[in-house]
Parts: sequence; structure tokens; C-alpha cells
Amino acid sequence: MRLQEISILKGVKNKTARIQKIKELVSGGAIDSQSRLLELLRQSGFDLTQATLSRDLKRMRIAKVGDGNGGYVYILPESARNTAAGHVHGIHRTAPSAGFVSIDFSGQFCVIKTRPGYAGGIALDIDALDSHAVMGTIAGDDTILVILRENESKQQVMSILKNIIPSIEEKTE
Amino acid sequence: MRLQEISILKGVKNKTARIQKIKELVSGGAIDSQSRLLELLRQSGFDLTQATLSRDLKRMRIAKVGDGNGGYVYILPESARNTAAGHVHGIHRTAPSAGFVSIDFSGQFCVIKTRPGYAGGIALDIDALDSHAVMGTIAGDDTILVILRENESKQQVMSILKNIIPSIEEKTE
DNA sequence: AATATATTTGCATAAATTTTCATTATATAC
DNA sequence: GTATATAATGAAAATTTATGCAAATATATT
Repeated sequence: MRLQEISILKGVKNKTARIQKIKELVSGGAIDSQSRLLELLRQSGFDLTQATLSRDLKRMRIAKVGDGNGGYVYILPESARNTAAGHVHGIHRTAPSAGFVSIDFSGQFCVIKTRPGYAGGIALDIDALDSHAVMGTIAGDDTILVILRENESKQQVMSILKNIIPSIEEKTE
Repeated sequence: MRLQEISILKGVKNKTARIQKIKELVSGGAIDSQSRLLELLRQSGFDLTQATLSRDLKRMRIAKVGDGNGGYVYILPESARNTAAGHVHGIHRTAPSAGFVSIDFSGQFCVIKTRPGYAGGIALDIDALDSHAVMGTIAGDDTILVILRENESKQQVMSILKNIIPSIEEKTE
């Protein structure tokens, strides 16, 4: 039953999970080559080759750009605007969490409060993650409603949101 | 006088002009490789190698991304957001500079290139400044002609335009 | 003007990325 | 279940992109 077992393992660490992990790693802002990303994916238990990774990145529209400091960095589509020339800063580390105030769950809804004016920007960042767990967002001026897919746990959503709002961790743990 | 001649040519087609041309070509959205871009640049009279082009793109933070249709496209930093899957948003502040591509001066004229559709909006913003230095603007779809008053220096005009296009400084190198 | 300093560039090559091809897995229909 | 079509994947080749280095050019200083 060797083959069977292997196939089960592959089923667990499937494409969807891998894609999600790639998003997480890339949004961290510290990936400068596919080999590096591959390394990290393998450390997370994913088994794939660089060829597959290249195809994933192509489909996900993840791009490699100069980081303004002599190196390169991989970025998620929506995050690209942060890299616009003129912002001396690195890639994602800056503001997304600056406007964050609180987060709350109720059923399949998640309500995020922000400082006035920040809701739109943060909602865009959430959309940029393009997570399966997030069905959509609606942003006002200081509130974001995140509509989740059924069967997605709070924990799962939290770990996704952590990518753009690092301070969530401190606030909730 | 061979060397002399060459240096004169290089002076004419200098880095600044090349950078600008690259922006124009890339914003056209039909570049899928550096060799293709190199080809077009050469057709425009620029003489450079792929190595230089690679370094230009790195500095300009131009990125290559999957085009969602099996191929790749090079994109300008600001354009990156166009590649995202469409979601409905409430409020989102977009800097007026989002559509800005390049700026050039010739005598009392200033020509601003924008991404398609942005010229009108940016021209409105320029008009709104109601600056004495700006006599008037004429906008097409992706180009704005700004007519300046005599005796107004480029620097002066630049510093005025910076109010609505903060990234001008870096963008024009 | 001459010298020193920094920047830009091309060439050759290295490194990274993409694609082709063959194979295996997954889903669909019967 | 078996057969057929579709999609995913790895290995290696092909292509594309990045870089070390030296020469050329531009910039600043005296």
C-alpha cells in the first residue's frame, strides 16, 4: 500500500494549500529568488520542484521587482503599488497595520475596525491575498466587513489576515 | 574623430531619454521579454545591450508577471493593481499620480505622458492648482500638453507639479 | 585644465527562470 | 470498475535575466 499512502500525503499537501503558503511567504517580503522560496516551502513540508513553483508564480501573477536597495523581491499583485518609485521604504512592512484597530467574528462574518480612512486600503490588502477563505470584503471609511466562506475557522482566517496585519498577533494572543 | 562622434550620439540618446522610452513602451502593455523590449528600443534609435536594459528595469522596478493568458507582460509599478481580480470596494484613495508615466520639457511646453485614460484627470488636477506658471493644459487620452508662461524654469514647474504627482522626482531620474 | 571620483555601459558568463516532453495523478463518463 | 480526457508534475533543455569586471563616460574638485 505504499503508493496509496504517498497519494494520501499528496492529497493533504495539495495545490491549494501550497498556493496559500506561497502567498504567505511572499507577503512576508523576504523572498528574492525561486530557489529561496522553494527552500522555505520544503521546510514547510511541501514537496515540489522549481518548475512547478515557476508555474505557480506565473498563475498567481507574483512578480519579481528591484527592491530599490540593490536586490530583488517577489511581490503579490496588489502589493505592487507599495513598491512604486518614490517610496524609499521596503516592500510591505510599512503601513497596512497602521490603521488597524480591532477585529471581531460573528458567524461567517468578520468585522475589522480601522482608524478613519484606512478601511479601503486595508480591504484592498486583504483582497490582494486572494484567499479562498475570504469570499469578499466591503469597506466603508473605518470599518471592513469580511465575508468568509463556510467551514473556514476563525483561526484559519486569522492566520491569513496576519499576513497584512502583523499586529493582530499581539492583540489576540 | 570617431570617438568624438560616438560620444555625441550617446549624449543625444542619453539615459533619461531611454528611461522615458522604456516607460512608454512598457505602459503599452505588449512587452513580454527583455529581448523584445530591446528590439523596440533599438528601432527607436537607442543603442544598448540587454545587460543595461536589465539594470534599467531593476532600477525602475518594472516587473514581469503572468498575463493570465499563458504569457507574460512587463508592468510599471503603478500599473500592478490592474492585474488584480476585480472586487467591489467602498472607499479607496488613489493618488492622482497613479496614471503618471513620464514628463518632458521643450521650450515653454511640457509634455506629460500618462497611462491610457488618465490624462484628463491629471490635467484637471493641474488646472486646479491654478498656478501662475501654468498658462493652460490640453489633454488627450494619454498625453497632456502643459503650456507654460515665459520665464518659468523647469525646476519651478516641476516643484509645482510635485504637489499632485509626488513621484515625479524619482520617476524622471 | 588636470586629477580624482563616481556612474554607466558592454562583454562574457553565471544564475535564474521558463518551457518542452514524458509521466503520473485526477476527474469524468460509461 | 475501466476507459478517456484533463490537469499537474518532474527532469532536463532552452531561454531569459542578472552580474563581475574592466573600459568608457560623466561629474566634481582643485
